[in-house]
Amino acid sequence: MTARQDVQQADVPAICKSCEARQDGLCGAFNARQLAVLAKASSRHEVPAGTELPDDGTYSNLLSGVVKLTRNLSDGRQQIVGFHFAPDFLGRPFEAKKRIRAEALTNVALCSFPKAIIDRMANEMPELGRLLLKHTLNELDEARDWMAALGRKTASEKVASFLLMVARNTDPAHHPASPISFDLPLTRTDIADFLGLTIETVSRELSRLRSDGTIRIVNKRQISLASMAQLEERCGD
Amino acid sequence: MTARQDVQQADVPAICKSCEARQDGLCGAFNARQLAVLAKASSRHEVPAGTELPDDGTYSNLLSGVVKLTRNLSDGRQQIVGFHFAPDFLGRPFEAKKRIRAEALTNVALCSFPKAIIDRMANEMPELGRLLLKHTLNELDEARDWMAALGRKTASEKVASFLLMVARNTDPAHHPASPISFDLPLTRTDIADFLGLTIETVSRELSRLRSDGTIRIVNKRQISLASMAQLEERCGD
DNA sequence: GAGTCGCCTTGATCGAGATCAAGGTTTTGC
DNA sequence: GCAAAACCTTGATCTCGATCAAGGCGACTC
Repeated sequence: MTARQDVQQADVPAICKSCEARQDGLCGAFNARQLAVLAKASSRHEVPAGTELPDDGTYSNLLSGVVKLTRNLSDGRQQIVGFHFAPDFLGRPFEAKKRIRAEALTNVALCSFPKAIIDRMANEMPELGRLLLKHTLNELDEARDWMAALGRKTASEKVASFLLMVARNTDPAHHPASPISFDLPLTRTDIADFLGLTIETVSRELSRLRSDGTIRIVNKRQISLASMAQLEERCGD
Repeated sequence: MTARQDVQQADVPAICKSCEARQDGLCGAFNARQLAVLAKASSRHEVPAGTELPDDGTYSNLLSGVVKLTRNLSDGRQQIVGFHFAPDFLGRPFEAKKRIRAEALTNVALCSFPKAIIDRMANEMPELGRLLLKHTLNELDEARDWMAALGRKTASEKVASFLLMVARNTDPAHHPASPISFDLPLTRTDIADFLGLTIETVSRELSRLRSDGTIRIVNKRQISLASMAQLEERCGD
């Protein structure tokens, strides 16, 4: 990986070192000239956990950390409607009708680009538009999966599905039959707000999965699984 | 409107008469030459209620009728994850990971185009790509609104929100304070599968809204409202 | 190291919505 | 027009997950 980073640095101008090294987010779609333009306009940010990410019209590659998207009802009830894990691409090309807040769940590193530059490039570069569309369609698929979970799964199926989602995002290439452990980047309140449950129910279902032997709870935030396949059986789909 | 239709027919070659007259779906984005190409490749279909719309790689303008999108869990539990009302644009540019079925709820009229033609045009026409992206982002916003409803609203808020959604799609320009009546294009089972409830609960909540005086139930499928504003108060958001 | 605060767990009880059950109404087919 | 089927409503009861309540466990502060 260090070798690859060196090659990248020799081949193309820097956007920001982390972006470039990992070809994060959209960066893989650009040629050397475009990367040079982006490099000048980009800026790197470190954002501490708990910060709201303002919708200031910029686009960003999420280099590390986890971001939650929330929708609130008028009386304060909250629903988490999505997560972004590194190396997702953040930002919205057009205005949203309803307000969705984005907040850093963990410390987050971003590489940001002004909207105008990306939009201009998208106009002269159909490949970029297709990539944005593909990203958005994936988000739509995920949202619909969670609609099915919210509407039709039991509490324990919801919790199992959630753990599986985090595990998959932690290590997308992980073999389903082998053990894995990972940190939950969320409080019980966040998990509840995502699954449409209360914190007590989340806690009880986690305890039940532990006494089942399906999961081990190391440290409140750290979970380890004998296998993802075992959880998949409890997901209902 | 008839006047406008005449102008359109004089200006540009026909895609199919209905598309053209209403500038449905994506047709408003094309110039005369492109419309001519599309016209040759397009075909009009009438699909009876209850038919599954196969994901055959074509794109379609939905000229009339309502389409539901469903996700099923392994044991048959069903969640409706979205609707398409005329004049939506149907079709998916890339492969979906999980299977979502599309089914006509009412009789449906479609104007279909081969995928290859649209994809080629999207490559040489950034405007079209942006339009597709915009459509997809709207779908994403809607999906997230329903996530919030599924996760955090009570049964009566869900039913009120649903009625409001149908009312708005029936007549998008309707004044919120004036009376409106519309047909529900769904059975109670479909409503329940959309709201994550049982048919009995849907039926009871509709009865309650009727005895409240918020709605009138004319004919099981036909609802009339004194005002949309009254329902909005019961939506929770 | 005592006290406070934030977060989590567990138990007891409650209630919204599910399930079970019966009957009514509309549609369909002959 | 009648019978059957599909769909809808309403009532009785049950259950899953919410709510209420108490206490545990770390992480800070002083």
